Amino acid sequence: MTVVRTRIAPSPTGDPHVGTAYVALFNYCFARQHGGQFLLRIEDTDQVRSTRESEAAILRSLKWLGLTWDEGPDVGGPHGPYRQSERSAIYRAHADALIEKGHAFRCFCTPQRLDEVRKAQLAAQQTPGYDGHCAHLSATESAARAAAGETHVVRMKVPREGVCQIQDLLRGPIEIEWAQVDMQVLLKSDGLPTYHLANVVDDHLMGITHVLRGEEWISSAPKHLLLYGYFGWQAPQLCHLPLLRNPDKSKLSKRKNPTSIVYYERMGFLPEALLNYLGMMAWSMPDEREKFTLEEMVAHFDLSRVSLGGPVFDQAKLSWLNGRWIRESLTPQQFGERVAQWALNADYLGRITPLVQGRVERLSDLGAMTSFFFQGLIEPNPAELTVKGLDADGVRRALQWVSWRVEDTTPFTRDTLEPALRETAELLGLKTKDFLRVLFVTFTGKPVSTPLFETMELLGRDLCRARLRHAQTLLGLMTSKEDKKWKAELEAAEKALAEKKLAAAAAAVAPETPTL
RNA sequence: GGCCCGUUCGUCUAGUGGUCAGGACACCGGCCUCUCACGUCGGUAACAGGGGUUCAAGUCCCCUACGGGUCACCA
Repeated sequence: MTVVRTRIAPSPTGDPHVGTAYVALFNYCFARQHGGQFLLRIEDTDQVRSTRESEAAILRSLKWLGLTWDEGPDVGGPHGPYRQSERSAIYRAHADALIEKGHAFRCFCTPQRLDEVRKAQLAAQQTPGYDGHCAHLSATESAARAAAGETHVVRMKVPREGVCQIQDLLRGPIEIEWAQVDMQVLLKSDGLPTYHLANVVDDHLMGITHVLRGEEWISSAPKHLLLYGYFGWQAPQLCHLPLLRNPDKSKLSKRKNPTSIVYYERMGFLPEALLNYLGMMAWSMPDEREKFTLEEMVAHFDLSRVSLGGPVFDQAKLSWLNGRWIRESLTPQQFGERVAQWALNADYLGRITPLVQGRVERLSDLGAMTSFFFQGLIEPNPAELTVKGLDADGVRRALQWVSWRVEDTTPFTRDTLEPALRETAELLGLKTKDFLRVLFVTFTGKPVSTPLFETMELLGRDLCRARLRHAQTLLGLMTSKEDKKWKAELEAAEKALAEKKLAAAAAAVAPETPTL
């Protein structure tokens, strides 16, 4: 019997997500329990969205949780490189092999044509999908056009009839008609593979035997199985785990729930408690005990104990569990050490004290003046969440504009935040001072405190996001109608501001022109 | 909308044909106690609905409803 090998394959396109940790945990436990290996691979084939910062943050967060891998971009291994952006040649060769065998073809269609086709299909109430336009180009024409440098993608061929049967470790057989499967792009016009190609090639080359992944992948499983078949490889066992959910049951998302592992770290959750909580999402110990370590989970892990209903990620129960870990598993000394590690450390304190030195009269003023640096969510007085010159809805809209800025401002530093938020004030047609006041209240709970931009940087994006969202909740969360409306209004304001600046620049130049 | 997956207390779950449907979080009440928290005792609360199969269905099958996912040159 071959050794079990599993993997987690995060895409470095954002904050470290608890869902990634959840899937990683199950893959880790499954591999360990069978005496196998668990590896980490970075799926950074999306050149536009992938960043090294995100990759580093994801590795850091998974390690913080106590998850380790036998092979990965940081530790190496015999099947590297473990970063897909460094494996382009491999995918290209495999795509070529598929073209040669007639399982894939070059597609020279323009995005515009694809768009038109899709619209027509939608109008005719058909399932949108590639119409096969380039599938029957002759090999010589295809090769010639590619050689001439014409931009193209590579698509896989898909049977038009019959059904694909997927054997899911948890769900048994799942049948999907081939007619439902699109002729997926395998190689993008930038020469990099899509997930579907890269994932299959790498899982095979890296000897992955079992793929435990989110339920969201079920519908694309036929493509993957088909590719394994085209290559003549044995496919790994597939197992689709239920998705973590928001309280409203939708797929866990940043918009509705904190999803970043860093948020939980900054909120003061213990890594062992968070990991423990993720372990009780869709899974339970045979004896139903709720508190358990990673080692205990590995020892008792059993895929058949995974339940299929999507579990709601419940902050309240996580907090309760975290409390248990704090009071049951830490000595007083260890507790002190954890607190120090968390925020009472020289680094954090050393960045805070300079902000208050000029504002204190006695050292004892420190506590009250900096309390919000050591809190999770704060309770601002709703009566203070106002802006001079704006009505209630105006404030709500302003906070939402800020929320978009908080997401878009990268890196999240004093120097990037200041211009971004000053501009937001300008877009709102407000005096910076009047506008910023509500942000002081939002982030620190008080209308006056340490300098806003430095404070935001120190709190970090995750805590700022949470406090902002909390303030928005107090005032009434944005409706989806408002979402669209406010977004459009923001774009209009940005456009107007850009034009105004352009005009001002032109006016500044104009006087130079001779008036003879 | 097409296709696919799912459905036990509000939430996380136990349950694999015979249980008074159990536990936990949250909530409510009692006790403990210098306050609070912890702890402890107790309470409210669920098999989505309808058909089958069976001596017997939360457990098996079908239909309906509801929820979710997916339909990209993103993963």
